Amino acid sequence: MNHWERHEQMLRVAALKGTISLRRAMEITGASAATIRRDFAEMASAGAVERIRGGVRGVRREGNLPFAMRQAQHSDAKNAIAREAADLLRHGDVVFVDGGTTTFHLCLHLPAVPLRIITNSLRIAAYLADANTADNAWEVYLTGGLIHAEFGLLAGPGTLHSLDFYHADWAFLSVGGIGVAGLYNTSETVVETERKMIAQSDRAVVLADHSKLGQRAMCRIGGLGRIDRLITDDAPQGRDQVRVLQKEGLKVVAV
Amino acid sequence: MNHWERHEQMLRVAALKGTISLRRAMEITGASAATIRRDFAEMASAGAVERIRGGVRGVRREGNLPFAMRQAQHSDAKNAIAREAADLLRHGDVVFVDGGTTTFHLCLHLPAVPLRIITNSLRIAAYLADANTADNAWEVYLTGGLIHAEFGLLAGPGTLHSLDFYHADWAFLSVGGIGVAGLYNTSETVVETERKMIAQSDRAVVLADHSKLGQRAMCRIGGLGRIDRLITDDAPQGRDQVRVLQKEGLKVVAV
DNA sequence: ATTTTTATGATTGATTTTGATTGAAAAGGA
DNA sequence: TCCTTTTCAATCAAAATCAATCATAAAAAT
Repeated sequence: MNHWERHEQMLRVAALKGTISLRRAMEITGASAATIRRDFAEMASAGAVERIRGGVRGVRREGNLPFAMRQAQHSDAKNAIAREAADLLRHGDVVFVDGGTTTFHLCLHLPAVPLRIITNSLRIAAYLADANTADNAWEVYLTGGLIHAEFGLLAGPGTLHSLDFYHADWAFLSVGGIGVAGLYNTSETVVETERKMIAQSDRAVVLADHSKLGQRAMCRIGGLGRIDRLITDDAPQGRDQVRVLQKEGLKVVAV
Repeated sequence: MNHWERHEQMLRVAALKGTISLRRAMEITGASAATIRRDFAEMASAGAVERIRGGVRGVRREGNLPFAMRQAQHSDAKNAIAREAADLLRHGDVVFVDGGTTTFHLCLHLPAVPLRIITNSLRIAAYLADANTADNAWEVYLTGGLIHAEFGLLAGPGTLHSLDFYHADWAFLSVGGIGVAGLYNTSETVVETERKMIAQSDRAVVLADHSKLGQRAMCRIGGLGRIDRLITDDAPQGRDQVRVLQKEGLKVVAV
């Protein structure tokens, strides 16, 4: 693990927990105490954290949390995408919603018709269960599995087993990258979840803003064959990739 | 556990229960009395708590508590029961925790040893995932299923299917009633979940304060045969029932 | 291929924090 | 009231943490 990977990891924990201790940083990065101390000093002088004895404290700043931050980025595009996706839904549909920022936006735009929503995202579940008070239009289901608190979602074998129990009309996925080679995401366990959602649904819809087009990530979810459509935003930087994907036979909606 | 982690833990308990004793703080943090006293002095001079003999009193400030914790405040009986239950747990144990207020208290007293906790309670999951600060001692698993937002828990066929995937050393249950006729609870779906937890664990432990003794509710969970022990509080009103249950062969711990 | 630069890990001594011990003060019971 | 028990604050030795330094390994430049 190198310099910036360590910083990223440590800042992630610091943002989540408020602080990170030297010992904990050594555990998660595998680096020596001396190195961690230098990292702490760097991050502190960059103003990202505040040095305290035994570790560092995350600087409390608005939009500092990773999730909130990413949610703010491209949020106009994400909202447009989410609205377009929500338009697909009809009375009584059963929907898988993958954990992610774009899919979270989808939940903000869900139509007020009876829906069954199955998600592995704790944030989405919490939001929907809360937003759902009045007319009980939505039934919200959570998959089981191990809680990954830093990402706010469930993943792993328990999650896959849980998904086996369900079949949906739609699967809405947010991915790390999409191109002619297929769909990609960053985490092994998350990729497995998404694969299962695709397999267990009639139609899979990928939600991805233009920054994801043509990108790859560590893990491949699968090819484009089982994907019903891609919903993305209509940005100049993405148009080439959109054409390529359309030529490949994928239905692309650019909003 | 270092300086700020101790403070965080202690303030959490102080906010929840109103006070925290020196002894209890020593148990939670593993630090010596001298250190805890210094911590108390610091927190007091920072205005976070008020010093009282034998411990500190939390400064009452509304709205600084998560919803899940507010409901669980101030119940000596439940806390004593929870502490007794927590004492059963050993390094590496796998534990089912049923959703309920008494079982929520159990989670406040979990020992700082590696545990795997499987719960159908969203509140417990949220609390544990958040409280799991320093050493990642606990892996928290959630069952799947339909969200019952008003109770903050998951239930139904999806939950049962999810539970099929797991087997635990312990199941901790909070029930609506317990008597010679067996265990009772109010909701059909919850009862099914509890039945499954009993079936899928080596030992089932019932947590119930004296008000539940001899009571019944709409749904019967099952007989006492599969129950390893009952932990209850030692109130005069409950002693008759305790004797009856003991005569029936049930191990009863009254604290 | 060799040198230079950079990043890392180990070592050192100074500093801070912690844990045990002590005697004094406070609380509780006979 | 007196005595016992518990709690408290102060003190000191031990342990943990820190910043600085040095040596080594990897990466980059020559």
